[in-house]
Amino acid sequence: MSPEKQLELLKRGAAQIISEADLLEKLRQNRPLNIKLGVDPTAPDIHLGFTVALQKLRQFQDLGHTAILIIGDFTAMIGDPSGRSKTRPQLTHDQVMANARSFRDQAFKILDPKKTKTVFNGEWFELMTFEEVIKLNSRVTLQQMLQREDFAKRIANNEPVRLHEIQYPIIQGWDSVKVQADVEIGGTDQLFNILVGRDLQKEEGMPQQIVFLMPLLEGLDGVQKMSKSLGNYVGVSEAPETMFGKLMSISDTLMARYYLLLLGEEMPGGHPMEAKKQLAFRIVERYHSRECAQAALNDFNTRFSKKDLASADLPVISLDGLAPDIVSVVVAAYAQAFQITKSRGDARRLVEQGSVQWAGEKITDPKATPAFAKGGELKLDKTRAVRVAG
RNA sequence: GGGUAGGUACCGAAGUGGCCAAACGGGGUGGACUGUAAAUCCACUGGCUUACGCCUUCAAUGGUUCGAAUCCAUUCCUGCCCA
Repeated sequence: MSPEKQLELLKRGAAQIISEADLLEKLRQNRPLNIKLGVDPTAPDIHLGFTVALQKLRQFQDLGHTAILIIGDFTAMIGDPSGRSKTRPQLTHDQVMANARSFRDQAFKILDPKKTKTVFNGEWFELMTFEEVIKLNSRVTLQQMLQREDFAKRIANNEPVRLHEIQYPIIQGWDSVKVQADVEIGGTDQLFNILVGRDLQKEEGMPQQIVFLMPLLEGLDGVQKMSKSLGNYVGVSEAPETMFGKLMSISDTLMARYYLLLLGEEMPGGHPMEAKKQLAFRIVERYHSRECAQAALNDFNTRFSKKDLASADLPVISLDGLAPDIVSVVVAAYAQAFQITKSRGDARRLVEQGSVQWAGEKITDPKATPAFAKGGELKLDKTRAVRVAG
């Protein structure tokens, strides 16, 4: 494919490219470019937000370029305590490696393994001497670092910024030098870090990498960016029904964003709910299978559109050894079926407020001891219901 | 090192001896209405309890007091100013 055509394709969905002219120049060299994407294996799950960048990387692969997936095992072990006083738990090397493995498996749902080089940045950072670290630091000024928005903001808010945090851009930048990146992909929040990579490459007398920024995907709340810690994410390895359900709960405005960023197309007209089912279907299909997507859609229709719990496929709980009152059963249901710890107070509240239904009937008396017939359905809250073993 | 301001529940933030499990706002959850949408309205939001109430909490420890988030001492942590 001609360089111009490639650029045309790659530009689609990108938030910012620095610069297009330079990228075109590289594409014209007619060789596989090194496309870098850094990941931080602090959590083992990939969510849809990260797939935006991964999909772009895949596109580069399809055009014949080489994906370089950098696993930040070194940085993950240091632990980044950004975000006020909360110190992130420092991970052991074993945890990081386990996360990295699971990360790679998930990433390969999108990437082409044959055209992907995975590298760990511990490979070079663990070998650096303190002298080399100091030298590396001497190339960047404090003022440059402080220009970064989140540092500036934290300083303005009188929040601490620790010295090692301002090394992150340098660390990430040095990765670019080590892997000889031609292009680095990242979210728009990565602009600064990627630019540092350019600076360091220039100092090393290397060609500078292209900054390739993808928009940040908002999480399920529609406001903040999708992240694990905010709990507003959809993981690519979540169960089909969960994934489908989460996607169905998003707002219409957010749906338009998801169409654009995840499917790369405009939201179709017609009833918004149909469009949303389409979206949920296609995403489940992408990460599971067509059959799973169909099953999730059917399940959704049964449970929510037709409100027919009786024929829905629900997790099964056992009542053995439980007190017969509704509160105890609800607590046990959350624990057994969803691994959620509910206090008895919470469970009682759900009952009193009319959320809990047994066999289609609301039960609002916390002392109630309905006869739990085997095979019956117990609705817990908006999205969760269970079936009694039998 | 010196000075100074602080550390309250998921977050922000009031409270400065009893009326404090702790105002208010955000967030979250449930209900009504819906399309598991948005908007709106209502309720709930430390644990145990049907309830009376009991228990654990306001950085930590120790103390004063009939009684402490509030007063005192020590310690830990953070910001700001000076060096």
